[in-house]
Amino acid sequence: MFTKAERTRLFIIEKSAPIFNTKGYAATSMSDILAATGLAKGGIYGNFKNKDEIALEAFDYSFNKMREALRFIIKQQETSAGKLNAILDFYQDYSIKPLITGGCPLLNTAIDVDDSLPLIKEHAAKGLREMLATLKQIIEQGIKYGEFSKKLDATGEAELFFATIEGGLMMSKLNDSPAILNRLLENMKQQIKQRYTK
Amino acid sequence: MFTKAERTRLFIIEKSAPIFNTKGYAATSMSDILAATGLAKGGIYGNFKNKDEIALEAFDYSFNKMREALRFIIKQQETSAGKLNAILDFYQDYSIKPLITGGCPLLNTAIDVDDSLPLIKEHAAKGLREMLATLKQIIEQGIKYGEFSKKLDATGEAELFFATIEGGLMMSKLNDSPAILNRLLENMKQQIKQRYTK
DNA sequence: GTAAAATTAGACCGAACGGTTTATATTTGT
DNA sequence: ACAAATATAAACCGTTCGGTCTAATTTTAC
Repeated sequence: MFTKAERTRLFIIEKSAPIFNTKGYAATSMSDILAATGLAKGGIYGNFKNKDEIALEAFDYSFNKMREALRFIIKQQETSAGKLNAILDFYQDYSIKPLITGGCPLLNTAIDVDDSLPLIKEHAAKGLREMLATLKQIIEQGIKYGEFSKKLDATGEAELFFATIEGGLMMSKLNDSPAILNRLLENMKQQIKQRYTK
Repeated sequence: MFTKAERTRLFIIEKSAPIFNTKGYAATSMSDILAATGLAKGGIYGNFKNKDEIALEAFDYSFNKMREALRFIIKQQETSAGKLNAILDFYQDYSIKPLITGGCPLLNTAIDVDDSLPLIKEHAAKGLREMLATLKQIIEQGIKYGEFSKKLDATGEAELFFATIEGGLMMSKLNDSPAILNRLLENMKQQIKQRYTK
């Protein structure tokens, strides 16, 4: 069972995460968080020591939600190609239908935080490493079991895979249209079918 | 000849652009700009009506600098493959040696501005369209003159090309290492050599 | 039921925010 | 040389910022 304080903490994070993910750290004010939660200042500051702590936990919350969603769809597939395609499907229309309002927390945080928020940046960097490691492992499995070519560079392909998604997200968001992202996802699928296997 | 006011405007933009590109719109304060320029408030507000106007012109300045740098290196090359490779070379180590301090203004602005700064967003969106159009045209030329395969989808490849660069920039910046970006650039070069021609 | 925990409401703090004004001084261009 | 343009210095404006505090109230957990 959760204590009241724990429940309130989670509630605050749930309400804050989409705001930070949309507006960024500097543009998100405590009064935004008060309004979104409907709590009084005491209710917030009784559970968090400051804005930084909320922002950090909000990132962790958002990233964790992404991680779990991806983990779920990955384990549904048996083959490596199946897993990669499922990930690409996950990002279909993501720029207009994101899991967390505001888009990809990793991309947003990477650009939002400069070196003035080193802790949040480190959490995001760790998230990126984890993401790339997961993709790499899927590709290595594919190579190991003869699904993909032995010549394939797992590290490089994982990086290309994720760069394409994140770059596509940025472009589609800026362009207010999921078309670019969706074309890129389709392009990647073709490459998995053709380039990965030969 | 430039009037004094015009020179001062340019001076203010030159000093402000790297700050906006590093910290983002909300985190950049007028006092940051005062400090960077060494001017008094009157010197700033006599030349710009508000912070928004400076931010907008700072983006235009930064993007224009990128545009001209790329235009220069593109026209140095005769072949389409040469042009694309030259662009990739331009981004080598870009995460640690950017043309404008803070990284790619297009990427930074796309993520920094939500819908609360529609004018800046529109300028960035226009910049993106221009960038993609340039890449598309290079690829189409390559197809036209038999350098690249007729099966190549110029629009899709232009998008993939730029998504890779921008995604790579984000990852390298977050990871405090140009390695990921540089590997992606090398990967793209290989793809141009192999996939574009067959 | 009751003591402890949590939350409210709002006053309050100093600092920083973007921006204006004014009177003075300096540059500029001719 | 001189008038116009430009910039300084600093006071000032109202607002918002993140954050603290207190006294009263509500909710929780046993």
